[in-house]
Amino acid sequence: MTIPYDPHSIEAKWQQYWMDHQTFASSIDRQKPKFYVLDMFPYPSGAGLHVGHPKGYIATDVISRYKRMRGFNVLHPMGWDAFGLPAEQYAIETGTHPRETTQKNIQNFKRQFQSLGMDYDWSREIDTTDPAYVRWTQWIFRKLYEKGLAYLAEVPVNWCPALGTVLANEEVQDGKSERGGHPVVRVPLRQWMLRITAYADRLIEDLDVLDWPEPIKKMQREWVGRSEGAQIFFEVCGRDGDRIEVFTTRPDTLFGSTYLVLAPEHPLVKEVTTLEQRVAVEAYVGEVSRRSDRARMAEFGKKTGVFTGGYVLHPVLGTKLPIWIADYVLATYGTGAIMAVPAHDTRDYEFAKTFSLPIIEVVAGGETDTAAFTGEGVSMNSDFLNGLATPQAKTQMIDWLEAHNKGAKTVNYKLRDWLFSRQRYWGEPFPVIHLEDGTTKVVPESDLPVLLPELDDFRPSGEFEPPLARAQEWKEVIDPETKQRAIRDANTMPQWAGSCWYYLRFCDPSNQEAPLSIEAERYWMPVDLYVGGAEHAVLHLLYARFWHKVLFDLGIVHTNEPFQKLLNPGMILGYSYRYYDNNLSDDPSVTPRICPSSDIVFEGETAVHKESREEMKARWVTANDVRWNEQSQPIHPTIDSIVLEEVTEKMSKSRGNVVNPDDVIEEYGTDALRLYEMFMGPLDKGAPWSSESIPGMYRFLQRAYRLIKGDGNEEHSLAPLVDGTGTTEQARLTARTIQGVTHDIETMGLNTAISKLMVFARDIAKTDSLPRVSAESFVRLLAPFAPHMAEELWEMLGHSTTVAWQSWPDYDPALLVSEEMTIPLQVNGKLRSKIQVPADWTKEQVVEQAQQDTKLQELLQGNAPRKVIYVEKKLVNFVV
RNA sequence: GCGGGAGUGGCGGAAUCGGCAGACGCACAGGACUUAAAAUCCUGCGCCCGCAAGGGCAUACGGGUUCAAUUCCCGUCUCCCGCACCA
Repeated sequence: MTIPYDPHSIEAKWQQYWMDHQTFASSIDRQKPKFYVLDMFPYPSGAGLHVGHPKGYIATDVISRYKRMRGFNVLHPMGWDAFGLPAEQYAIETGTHPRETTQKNIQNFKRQFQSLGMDYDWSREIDTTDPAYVRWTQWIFRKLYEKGLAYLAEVPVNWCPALGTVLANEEVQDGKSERGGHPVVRVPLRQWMLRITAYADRLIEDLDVLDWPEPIKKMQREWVGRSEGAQIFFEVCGRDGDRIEVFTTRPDTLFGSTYLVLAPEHPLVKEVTTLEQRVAVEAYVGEVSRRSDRARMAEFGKKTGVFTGGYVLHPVLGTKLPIWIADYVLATYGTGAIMAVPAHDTRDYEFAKTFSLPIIEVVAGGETDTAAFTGEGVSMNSDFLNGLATPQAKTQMIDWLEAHNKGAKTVNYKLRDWLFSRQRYWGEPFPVIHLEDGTTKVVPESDLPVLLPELDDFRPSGEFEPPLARAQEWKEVIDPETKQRAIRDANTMPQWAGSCWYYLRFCDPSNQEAPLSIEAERYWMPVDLYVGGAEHAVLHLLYARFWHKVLFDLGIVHTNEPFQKLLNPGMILGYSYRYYDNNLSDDPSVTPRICPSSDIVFEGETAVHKESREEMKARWVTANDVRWNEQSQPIHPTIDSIVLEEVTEKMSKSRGNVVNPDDVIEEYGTDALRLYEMFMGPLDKGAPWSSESIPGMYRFLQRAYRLIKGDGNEEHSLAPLVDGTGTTEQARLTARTIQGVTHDIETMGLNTAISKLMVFARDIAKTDSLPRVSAESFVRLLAPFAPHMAEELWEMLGHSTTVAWQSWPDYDPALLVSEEMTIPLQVNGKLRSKIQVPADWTKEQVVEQAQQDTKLQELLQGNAPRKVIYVEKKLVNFVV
């Protein structure tokens, strides 16, 4: 009997060792190449980590440990994006100060990270709510303000009356708040905006040099949405000097323009509306402003609008074109007005059909009787453009417009300026005061940070006023320069602010003089590998790039991009179990009628019973409560006849499909958990979690343990080792494993790297001895994946220093070349036999040998093959 | 609707400069050890026919190119993700 592998004592021992010896502390070392590997900044939520979260963190840990062993000076830090709404909501519900909740959650997260055996340099831990950090976030805001990139403007925001706060776009889903599902309305408020649009072109162009997943780059390009075209001016009939400017990407179709459309909010709507049309126009504008986004979405594609009674003059032809208003034209894009070319724009076409407006074909190539033709072609019915291909026609038209002062070439972006203020408590205050005379000033550098006032009540006041506005003493100040009375800006920054530059702070986390030193920045930046969820594709990653470029222009950073390589780990999914009932209002007093999913059909989004047509609501059964019948079908906890529907989806509390890593570690240890998460499949692909697979990882670890420890049961026993490399067979196996594992880590194939380690452990155990070189190579290869086990085995092998700083094993490439090769023999492409031949045989020798094969002779029956195909060292195929 | 990605055993997955499909792991079955169980170890394990030897069929579906296709081309279906009146 061997002493079984006990993960708990081993893991506790080495985690303690790493902490005591500060094994992973990093500092600038110019003798070594640096490698900065970073995980996306976690928000320390109250729920803690579930097994889905660590996937990316474990991957960076493997890479970080690997790179260290390859001689890199590794920076692998961790910190907390700790401002945010949940702590504030909790404060409102319970009165607990968000700082308290946040600290508690951070402690829990940190404990979980440590129990995962991460090699973070904890001396660099940062927390965005720490005044020492807030100070520099505000300092950067000052820079933005000084550069004219931060400004106040009145813009419509998402106001949630039930929560009493403004919400970010990403916190609103289908017109309801993400938290609680309360209605959200749009109201205009004076807000801080950041001029991200000034960087639009650079945000697109600089993507080219980044090693990021192509889909993410594409999403960013589309989000910025650059489009080139022209502005064209249309004189309004009967109103001297008034002109309507439209934006179009197809100036070549100007001759096909048959009417103009303004957004209902366009400033000239009132001016161009005639007396007769006023009632209709006002009714329409009113209706549109009341219509929620949700309602608009439901009616997608349906065109509504009203004629204003006004006309413009066609800039070339001088003919009269009617002006309409319609909500398919957006006030916030371009000029809020379009020239409609129904023959060549799908939306205009639908609108023209709905309101019987004329359609004139001006680009040949489509069937404009049945649909708009939006492709390129040759211009027709277009005066001086006739016969020109679309690109030439565009240039020609722009030249004409510019020459006649009726338009100009322009570029437009979908990207809007970034709404940067929130009416909340738990965020960075703006370092801004508003003076009595109406001017706005930033707080001088020497007075930073501006800290949050202490409040007892974190509730918003209800009427758009941020909670900070109630802190009288805090709010009222005297401007030291002018001695005027002033009030502090009561808004706070959104959560994104802290995560826009945290990766810089990690380079130099306790600097009191600057956000970070030039020296640290020049050494560590840029981030070499950045790992985090694709859900941040356009938000965090765009915001951080924007700030980084501003800091680049200020000379604070020396690269124009912060994150060189980006990787998105796929999501780990959970199984949830569903049935339906008719208790739509969740009334606890009624006894609902329940049914399995198989009785449900969908009418649009609504689930209804397939016979009674009654509307039903989905119910979820926690995985623990699910029972299994004899046919291995999941069934309802109390009702046998209800077979549950198994759904794989994102882990979440409400679905009852969350697996806590603490439980897995308790049962099998961290190394098994780490191995499983990496072994599940390719890093960037999602896969359902299956706890049943973890014992397999545990068994592998146990085999590895026994391999080194041998059969002795004393505490310090060691398998009998043979000095040196052992037999050729053993040396080959070892070399092949080193080569394979190294290659797989380099290409991020961590799942196949692990399988190669398993093959090694299996095959080396079949040989009758264990060479020291094989044992020590294996332990080092294992170290990035199962660091605790590797440390323990390394110690067993007689070493007194950590394996984390050992060099990565090497091998002799000559060992990879074998003396023999197996050649499959095919007849008509089908595998029929195999032969074993010396590796250096020529085609003739191999084919000759192949024809001697009895199996093959049987099949060929003496007939000469029509053709013989030999693939160098791969196979022989006889075509008959 | 548009754009992107993906469909391989009971399950997670491996193999793509076209060249032995199913590495590795889970589950399952049989065996060894044990008084017994657990643990551990060994063996088997795509489907169909066959006692076996062997053969046939198989990488979502239907075609095509090729000596050879999971891999390349055309079409269809399904799932996931992103965008959604951006002129």
